[in-house]
Amino acid sequence: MPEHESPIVTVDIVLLTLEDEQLKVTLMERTKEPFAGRLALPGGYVHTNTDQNGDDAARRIMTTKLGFAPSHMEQLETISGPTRDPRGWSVSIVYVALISREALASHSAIPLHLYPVAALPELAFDHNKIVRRAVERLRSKGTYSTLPCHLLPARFSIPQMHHVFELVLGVPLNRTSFTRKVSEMGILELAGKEPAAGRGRTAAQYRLKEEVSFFHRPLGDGM
Amino acid sequence: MPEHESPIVTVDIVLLTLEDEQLKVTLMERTKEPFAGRLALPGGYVHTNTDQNGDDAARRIMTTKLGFAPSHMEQLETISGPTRDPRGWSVSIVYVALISREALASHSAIPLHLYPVAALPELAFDHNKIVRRAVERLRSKGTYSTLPCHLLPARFSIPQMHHVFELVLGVPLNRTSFTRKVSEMGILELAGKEPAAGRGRTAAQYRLKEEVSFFHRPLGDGM
DNA sequence: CCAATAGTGTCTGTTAGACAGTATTGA
DNA sequence: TCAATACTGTCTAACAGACACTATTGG
Repeated sequence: MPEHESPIVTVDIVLLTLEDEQLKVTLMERTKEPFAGRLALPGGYVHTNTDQNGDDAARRIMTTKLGFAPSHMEQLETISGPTRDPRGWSVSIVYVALISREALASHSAIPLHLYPVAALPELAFDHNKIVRRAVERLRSKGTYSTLPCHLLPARFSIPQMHHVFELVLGVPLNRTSFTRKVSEMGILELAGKEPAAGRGRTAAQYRLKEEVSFFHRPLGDGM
Repeated sequence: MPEHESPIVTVDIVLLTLEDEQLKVTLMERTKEPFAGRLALPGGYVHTNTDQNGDDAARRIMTTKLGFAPSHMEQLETISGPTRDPRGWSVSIVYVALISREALASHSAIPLHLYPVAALPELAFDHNKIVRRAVERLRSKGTYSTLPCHLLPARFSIPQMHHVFELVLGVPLNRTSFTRKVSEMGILELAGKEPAAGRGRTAAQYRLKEEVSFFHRPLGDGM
């Protein structure tokens, strides 16, 4: 009865991490047409014979292509249209995944290629636009949630967290206010001590409380 | 090459409005299997021969099933899985649309059925869950954006806006602070005067400035 | 002891909440 | 003139920003 073909359905993953004080995204060189030889987001078809849902497909693709499942992953948006993929009318369910550079290095069996999101070459499909939107979302959520914490290792100090928020939001954040707010808000729990850092006093280590991942008021915006 | 069938791809629309001091959702009785006779969100297949993208499909479905395109519509999320639709592995791109009760009454050619979101019967597919998520999103965005304004007519007063935000967020909001913040924030522009209301002083009428639809800081949360 | 970084106390300016006052409308 | 609603001024409490001071570490 439907007078139309079924669309192609794929999942694409924007895996972000911090390296050299920059947000970077994981890209892979395409080995097949279309866009063979071009850099692209890791992605693949939804497998209706095995995947239980989109999240499941995203995890499978991460594991297959990157060698691990990320600590944090959430759906960004779904992009679709007749011309974005030369193979036909396509639907791409896009996920944003965040991971610390350390976890990425230790978990991944496959050597990954990271590119600064601020200076990307021309990517396959509409992947430049997708990366831009993912970064916008991260920045936007960074003003009222703990999302950027997933760019840090599981255990981290408040100064590290402060630094990551400044990098992600791209504005300086008042150190005193940040520390006070984060401490009083009860979103962190102590996780041992003594990381034996370099110079100066060693910072207390914390871990995100599982239940809480959102602030009541923004952290960014001139703080 | 893909060892899997293509999924079914549909669009579902959560059209919300305010009536009798309550958030209500537009539902339609299904005429066909599966779930014939059950209430469901308006929705339909993506038409790959005509639709230019998901938004376009959503607009087409709105126009066909409800008789008009909504003033505000945004993508909520995409839900998928092998069992949510008995016809097979399905992908549903969900949109949230907001409209004022007045605009709904005047624009819609088709008589619509509104149901309070707080007390829904058992709906077809996973539509109860979808409505719940749409309402969560509206509430959440209501704390830091002007999204709930789209439940008002294009021209509205600050007291009306205050009332809508209280209804959506479910908490009392300080009247003085709300008025002051909204006024000083420069998100509204005067739109004539004299609506000739009932009792008491008549309120000034405003319209949302097009460019700005987000606040820098939340409106809700104990304001 | 010194430099460097972490954490805290306190002052100040800004902003939200409370509340009372003024303004404008219909009855 | 009165009741009802819209708006505004002002006081106060809470909180963010600035900054200095203490604490802890390595050299």
